[in-house]
Amino acid sequence: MARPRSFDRDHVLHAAERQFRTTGYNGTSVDDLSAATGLGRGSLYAAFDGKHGVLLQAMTGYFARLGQFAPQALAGPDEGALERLRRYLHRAVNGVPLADDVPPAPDRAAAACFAAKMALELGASDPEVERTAKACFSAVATALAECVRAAQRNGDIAPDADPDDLAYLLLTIIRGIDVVGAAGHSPARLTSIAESAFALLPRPRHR
Amino acid sequence: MARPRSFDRDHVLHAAERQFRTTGYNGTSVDDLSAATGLGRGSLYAAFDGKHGVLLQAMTGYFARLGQFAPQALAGPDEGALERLRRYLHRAVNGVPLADDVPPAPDRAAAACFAAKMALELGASDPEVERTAKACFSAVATALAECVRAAQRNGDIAPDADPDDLAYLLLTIIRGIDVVGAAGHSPARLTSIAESAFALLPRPRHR
DNA sequence: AGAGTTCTGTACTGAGTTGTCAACTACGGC
DNA sequence: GCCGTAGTTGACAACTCAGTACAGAACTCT
Repeated sequence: MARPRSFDRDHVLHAAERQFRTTGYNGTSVDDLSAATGLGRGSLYAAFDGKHGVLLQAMTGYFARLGQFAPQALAGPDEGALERLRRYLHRAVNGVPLADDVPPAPDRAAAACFAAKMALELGASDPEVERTAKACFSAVATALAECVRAAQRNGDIAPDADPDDLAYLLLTIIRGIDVVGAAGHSPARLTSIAESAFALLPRPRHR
Repeated sequence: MARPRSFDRDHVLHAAERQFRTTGYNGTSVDDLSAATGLGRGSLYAAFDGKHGVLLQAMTGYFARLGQFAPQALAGPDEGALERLRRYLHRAVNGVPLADDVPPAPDRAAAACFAAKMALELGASDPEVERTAKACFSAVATALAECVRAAQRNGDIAPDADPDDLAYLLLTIIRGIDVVGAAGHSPARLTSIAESAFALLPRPRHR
């Protein structure tokens, strides 16, 4: 018995995420957010509790998407596990897309992982941001570890390698590619890094 | 025949760097800089051309320190090259120190590489920052590659590995450790990542 | 010791920022 | 068709910020 919302919550959070990823948190004003989302100032405060609220909810949405995407991209039959790891590594070269159907931003610094950007910018001064970012990373690491185990079952990765350690190393490399890319290194260089990382995965002895 | 400066330029730039690394560029006001450096507003503008000038010169100083430190930490006799690589990897766990004699900031997000933080925050919107960050990374990669070559000469790394590719991979891992650390993962986790990375270096066949 | 030049710090300005508020609008039940 | 509820809007006030200008202080060379 009241007026319904005239905007789509997820659509607004996507637009906000894109803005935050492009100009950073402190580099984004509420007016910028308002322009990016099409919502008025008041609505932003009423629905999301202002700039900081928008950030937290956008990050939560990002976490939810990641928690769905990573396992989906990495799960599957044991035979394809190694190839899925390779593809996931190479996916980092082009950055983390905003949504499944939206290509990553053209400029590389804005294409970096949302959680990583915010963690590095707001870091210790914002425990909630830090916690969400950590959760994002853990989710990806878990999915990677599962895929490593699958590859081990298929005999593509050395059985004595610790899947969790390897997963965190892969996560680190992926996030590192983001950073090196943001500093302006060429896609060719990033591809070469991803390829080197893949080549170094511990294979079973001989064949 | 005029009044000399009453401050030490490098000291001021160090203080500014610490401030930028702690609160980010857009999160730092000129007043913050003034308080951190002890300089008045006027002096900051006269000597460094304002906030942006301070940033660029602080980054240049960082680059100079890195260009000196990395080769120094990685150069040496061929026998110790592999161990030097191991140490350099593990150094990333505690973050990048502000100066040789100053320990890294206690909070992990502020301990991350200055160039990486600024590149990710200002990224594409500031070509000069991007260029300096890229230069920092290239300098480290070059030093790493030299050390890899030394390790190869000593038979500790597979001779068919491309030293440049390996160097960039190591750089990526080091920067990735920064990011994973900034998200709040424990030093133990970071150490484990560094150890895994080292263990995966391509060794010569057999022994 | 004096004069000139450079450094230093504070006060000021205009632009931009955040968070709030009151009026307005639209929709669903009665 | 009216009314209450909740969403929306634009404007407003307080504040912060970057950058400038000016006046005073300090030092060196003569």
